[in-house]
Amino acid sequence: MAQQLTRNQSLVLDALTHAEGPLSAYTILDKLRDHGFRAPLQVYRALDKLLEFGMIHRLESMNSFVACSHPDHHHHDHGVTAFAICEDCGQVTEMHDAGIEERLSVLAGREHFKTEKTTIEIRGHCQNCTSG
Amino acid sequence: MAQQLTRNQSLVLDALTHAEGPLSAYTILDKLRDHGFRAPLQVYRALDKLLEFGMIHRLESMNSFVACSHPDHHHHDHGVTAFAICEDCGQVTEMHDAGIEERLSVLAGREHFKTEKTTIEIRGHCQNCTSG
DNA sequence: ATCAATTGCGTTATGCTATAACGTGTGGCA
DNA sequence: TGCCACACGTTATAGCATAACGCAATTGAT
Repeated sequence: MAQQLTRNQSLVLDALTHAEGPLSAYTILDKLRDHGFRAPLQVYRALDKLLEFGMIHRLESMNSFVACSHPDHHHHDHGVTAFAICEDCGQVTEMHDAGIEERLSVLAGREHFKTEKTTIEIRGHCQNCTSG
Repeated sequence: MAQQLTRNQSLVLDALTHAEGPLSAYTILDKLRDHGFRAPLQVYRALDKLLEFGMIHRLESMNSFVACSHPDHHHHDHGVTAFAICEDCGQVTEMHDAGIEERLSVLAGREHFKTEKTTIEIRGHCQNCTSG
């Protein structure tokens, strides 16, 4: 069941998995130069596939990428994802909530809008950075 | 009460108000060349102010901007905004829903996360483009 | 009135993000 | 064997955003 990844895809996924927070494509490129990466497209192509497989997420509000925090059940098993992004430490928390999905579904339905992909990103400050 | 805009800010706001859909900063620049605009910063500086005034919104998922559809009550009077973005015709619908705000508030609270700004963008197909 | 602080403006240069377009190599398979 | 699909590598280019500089106009306190 687990998707068989190519070498480039594995390298990019590893970089994201081991990172503290989200990484931009060019940051990934720099991290992988020692492994033979030389051009942005090598990263973007791998990212596209990993997104397709549901193994990583793209954070639209900061043009960067994170490994999915539910590595067990890939493939878009989980519905809408909301991200809490700390502007101080960069930490990203992945959240799921049926209530939100329900409300979004109602909103879209009211407009007769056919949803393909939903982005929810909350910018703010995480517990650690607030308590200090 | 209405914010007094500078010439550049007015021009940018007009461009967005009269546009069919969202515009990128560089598209705005091109539209305003006849009015003396020559550099991206002229656009970005105006956009920053208009965002600050709550007169326009930034669509993170497409790096572009739209005029707020509630021009009456500026200044962030309305809470969280969700955008339905049609991938066929580019039309953007602005939506508000207390239920979503409530759920997001609960989610954030559960993580002890202090929310500064929330982005909700739904990509898909609008009624017109679906029915055809 | 004047000085200082703020704000907007214009320009040049630069950096970051993403994709187009081309060709190569490999593995599966009729 | 010939075809197809796919991943890959490379070069070039397009699209998005900001840094850093200096000037001009405004405000507002003294």
